[in-house]
Amino acid sequence: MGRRPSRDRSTIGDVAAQAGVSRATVSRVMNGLATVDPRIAARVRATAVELDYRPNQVARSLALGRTQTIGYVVPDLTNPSFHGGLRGLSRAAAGQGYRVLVADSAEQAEDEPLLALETRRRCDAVVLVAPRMADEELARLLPDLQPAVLLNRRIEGAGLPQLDVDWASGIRDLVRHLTGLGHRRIAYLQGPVASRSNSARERALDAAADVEVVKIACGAMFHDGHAAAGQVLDAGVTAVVAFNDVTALGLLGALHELGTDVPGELSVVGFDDIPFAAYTWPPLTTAWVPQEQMGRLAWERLSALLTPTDTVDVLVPTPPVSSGPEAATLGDRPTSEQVLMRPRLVVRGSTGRAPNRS
Amino acid sequence: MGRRPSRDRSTIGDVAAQAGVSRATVSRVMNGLATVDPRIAARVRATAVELDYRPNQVARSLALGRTQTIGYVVPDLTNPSFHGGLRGLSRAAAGQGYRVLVADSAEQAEDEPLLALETRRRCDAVVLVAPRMADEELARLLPDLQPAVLLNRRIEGAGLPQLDVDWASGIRDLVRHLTGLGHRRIAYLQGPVASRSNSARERALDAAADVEVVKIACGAMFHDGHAAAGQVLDAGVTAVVAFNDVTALGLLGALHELGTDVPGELSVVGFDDIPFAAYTWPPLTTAWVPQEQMGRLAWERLSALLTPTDTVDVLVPTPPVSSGPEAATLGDRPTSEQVLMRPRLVVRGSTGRAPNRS
DNA sequence: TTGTAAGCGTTATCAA
DNA sequence: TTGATAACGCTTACAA
Repeated sequence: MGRRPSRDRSTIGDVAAQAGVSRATVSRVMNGLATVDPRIAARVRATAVELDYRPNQVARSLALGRTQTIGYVVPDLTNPSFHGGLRGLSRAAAGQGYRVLVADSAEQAEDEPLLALETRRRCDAVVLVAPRMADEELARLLPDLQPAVLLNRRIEGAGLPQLDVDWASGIRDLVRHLTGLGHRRIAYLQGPVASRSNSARERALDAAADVEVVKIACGAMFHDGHAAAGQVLDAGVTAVVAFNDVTALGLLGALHELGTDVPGELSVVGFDDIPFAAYTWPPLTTAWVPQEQMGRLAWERLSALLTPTDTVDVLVPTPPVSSGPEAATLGDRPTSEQVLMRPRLVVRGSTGRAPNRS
Repeated sequence: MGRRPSRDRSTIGDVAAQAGVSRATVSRVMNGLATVDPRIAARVRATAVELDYRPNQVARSLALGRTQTIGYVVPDLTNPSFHGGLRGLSRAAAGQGYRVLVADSAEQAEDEPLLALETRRRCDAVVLVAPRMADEELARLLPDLQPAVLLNRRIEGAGLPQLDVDWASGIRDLVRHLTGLGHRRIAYLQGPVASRSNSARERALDAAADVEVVKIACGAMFHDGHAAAGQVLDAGVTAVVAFNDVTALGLLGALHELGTDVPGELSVVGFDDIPFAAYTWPPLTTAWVPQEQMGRLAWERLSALLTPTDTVDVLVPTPPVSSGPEAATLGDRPTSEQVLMRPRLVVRGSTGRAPNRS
């Protein structure tokens, strides 16, 4: 009587025996296959309820050859800039009965490859966010991860979809905004040294005209931005481009403590447009990145890879880069395309005209 | 009959054949069992590398009867207050080879039970964070979820570990801090109506002496706090207790926009002590909640439940129940104990003496 | 020390 | 429409 302890749940065999049918029939009923006599189906369903039967997902996965789970591997789930992608991915995947298994390497870049591999072995596919992994390591890893999508980064010759942000475009917009306000000497708070998107930002800054850029070593966390305030003030600049919103807000906090007027004395911009950026004081000028849309897109690519429409997935070389309005599709081979998402400048209160310096 | 996964991974059988041994031996080698001839072991390992063999985790899980995965079910991963628990849980679980599968119900409270069940079926256990689920529904759900741990909430008569926060104690500390500063009429920004921890906070406020409390309907997100600013100013109070840090910061943003001086005209406190809270202007006075420690604790309880009872005493001694300033234990049965974590008042710049009102 | 074989709980093929 | 039965890939008594 009563429910069986969870240690030994009833199996499809129990239901079959109790209902006086075969396991195959129970399976058909549970999966809604129409080829079952309605009266038998009803009886099976009743017994299933009676025995509190739930199909074992692991056994199911083994038999089906798929887990209905996809992995999202991320360096730090705490970072708000990764939330959008996860959200978009989860929502889209849920629509087709897929779950997302989040794996967080807790910023231990060195065990990211292993983490990704392990995650992959439990899932049907993987979305990899690995901003700091070395190119060679990434290239070595990716073949073993497929089907997979690379998010927020791209790499040449890795036959898989890559959804990247046009970091340079975002930086250019921000810098243009600042130069338009008369800023001629600005500081850049560098992200983690190994970060590819930081390199992309720096290259864009190096190419910027009409403005002198002072680079300051920083990081990706609140306290990094906070700690950089002194150097920023010493740099004799009128504006700061922070690696991302988080460091921008850390900096903003420190500037308040030091009594610096933002944007009166110093303008500050971030990158990402995390939700909080709109609620700080002053609200943060930044570059919005369509992460949620990218998460959705990641699912679409994955979904295509998981659906055995055509079996000829030979590794194809990555096509050349081009550009476009919001999203530009590069190349024509669906299994290895690069998509570049362009950020959008969001002007808020943390930027203003450059002060007159005497 | 199951079919081979899309990628033709080599199986244990392939390795066995190629190495000229049985699958059992390969299994033993892969699991580091010492009872294998070193030379054979070496040969097997070489073949495994050669064939690029990786054990199929799903098959392994089925055979072992465990997935080495535990689920973390949260209403909204975007909310920073859930990050600490996840972090503590992941770190602790990783130490014993367990992964955490995060499932986010995206605030759709109505499908939380189903989500939790589905997650549980893919995992060996579950940590449930469900602040808004009705008691009856929760009571109905929990038996089917075991082994499980309830986080940030407790419920009577549910034979499982419950790690809760002493919300009332946190509120009392905050209120005492405010009354100590001369505040006699304060506003409370209510959390989601269904939230149990909101009810706990309200009860503590109702019981507070020396202070009049004006309750204002709000929510749990930035924009909720932001939108409540008007009502707060109309309420004729000198201080505000927000449901959590997120709403407190939303409110702070709005107050800045409206030119209200914090804490000169109005003091503001939050709850949780999310990382942001230290970097706003003014930095937020709040009640720190030891979420990371709670995550670790959740793992310890789960770990005990997952380890066969008879070996627990020998192999994994259950950590002594902590009591005292930080944690107080209610109840005595190890599988159903309630642990209450006490928040700690963190005084920062957002609170000050009540203004003189004439 | 190694191998044989029986599971683990499903699904899918194929014959009845 | 239904039921045997053979997978799925791995682990683990039990034998040898």
